[in-house]
Amino acid sequence: MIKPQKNGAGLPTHELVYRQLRDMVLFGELLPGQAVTIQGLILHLSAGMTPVREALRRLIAEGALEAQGNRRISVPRLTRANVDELIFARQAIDPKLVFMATSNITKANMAALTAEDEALDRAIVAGNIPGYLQHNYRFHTMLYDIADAPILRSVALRMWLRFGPSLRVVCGRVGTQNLVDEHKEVLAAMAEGDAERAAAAIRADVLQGMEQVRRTFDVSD
Amino acid sequence: MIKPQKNGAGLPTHELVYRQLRDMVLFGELLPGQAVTIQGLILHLSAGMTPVREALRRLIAEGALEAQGNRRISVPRLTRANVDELIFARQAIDPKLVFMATSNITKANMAALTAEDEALDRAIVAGNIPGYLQHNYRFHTMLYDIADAPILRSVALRMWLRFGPSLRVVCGRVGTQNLVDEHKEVLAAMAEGDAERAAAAIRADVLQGMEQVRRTFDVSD
DNA sequence: CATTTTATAATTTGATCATATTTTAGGGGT
DNA sequence: ACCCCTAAAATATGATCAAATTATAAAATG
Repeated sequence: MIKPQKNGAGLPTHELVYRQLRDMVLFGELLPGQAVTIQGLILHLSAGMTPVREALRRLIAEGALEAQGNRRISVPRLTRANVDELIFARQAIDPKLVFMATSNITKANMAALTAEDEALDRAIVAGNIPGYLQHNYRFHTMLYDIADAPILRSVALRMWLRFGPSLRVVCGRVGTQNLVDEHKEVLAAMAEGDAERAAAAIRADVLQGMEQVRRTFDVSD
Repeated sequence: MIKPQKNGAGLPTHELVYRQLRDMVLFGELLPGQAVTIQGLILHLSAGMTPVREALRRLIAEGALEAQGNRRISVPRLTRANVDELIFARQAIDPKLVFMATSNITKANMAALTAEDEALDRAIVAGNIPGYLQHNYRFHTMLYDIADAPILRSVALRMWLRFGPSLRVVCGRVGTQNLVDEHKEVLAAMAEGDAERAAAAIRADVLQGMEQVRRTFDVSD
């Protein structure tokens, strides 16, 4: 007699495991270099073997985790060169997505974006690092969704999975007070329908955030 | 007594299954819209269920396959908007990779690139479509490898997985005779160490190839 | 004699398979 | 058209085999 599956939500187990692990990578519960074992996840998430394996293959393909070759899996450690690649890719993709999003903006999603940015501000003054990470992520991914460009969106999301753990480290060092964002300028430009200006503003925001990551590398290494 | 696995090569089964399926997507054995079933692959590749599932999750994460939601998996059908996204992404990424590759060029890999391009030419005059697809892919991926930028490389490879099946369709319609490439110009510029010119040449090549894909869409849809 | 190196055993972890359960699609029947 | 029923395909589990790391002991070197 084998126990049936039937998890709480209507989603398959491999999807649930994927989302939990992805959030752990994005919001800093897993640090760069940390090992991830299949057995550990089976115990910790009380899931079966196959769904855990599927979720891991997916996360490895997305760059959130790394197969070390000897059957071991870990959270990737970014090199200085990797950070440069991420800066280039985000500078190329993010402005395009915001440019496209400006054409599709509605009252409803403009209100949602504003609300998210205000929650972000509150997290900053409160020194709430997980809150900062989550609201910042949500703000950017909402822009990606509005752009309605699934391929470019998937590229941008992959980049977030790559620098997520390092961003957590950066915030831990510099604190939320020293983090600035150009989101107000992005929202103002989008409200006017000025796609060019919105794209330029998000480029500045991306560059500012990524340079912070790069700076942290220069001191540590 | 259960039979052990021990596949021929030293690679795990899920990796072998992944590579076979990836090549089927890239070189046109699977057409856009075609359904892919787990059971079918188990029979066709004589592999177990878990490795097949892992390979599929990976290919879905890479955009080579698509989960339709109702537990079905198929080869994605590109929309006109998707093609525009791919054109933008490749124009942004490929020239950067070639620019970087120019700094790392050696006699050995320059010779390998030239040999690959000559094999490509032979496939064109012979009207050998699978040969054209494979050598063209190899030429570009060699450039990615030389650039030594793993993140940008992974983004570029993902784009190939997206338009692979459609490229196969395009070649079937226009024939290899009408395909042009700017590879000679790329190689000449790289040999001189002129990274700027090499990047411009690859941009022209990418644009030319992608426009062909776009054009085919305009007649069919 | 202490320390490092090497070889071997034990334990942990990963990879694969066979089977049970659940869900979806498709085919009569009303 | 709608609804039940059947068949097939997908999902999830536990068991089993293989491989790798760690721990342990032996040997060699200084």
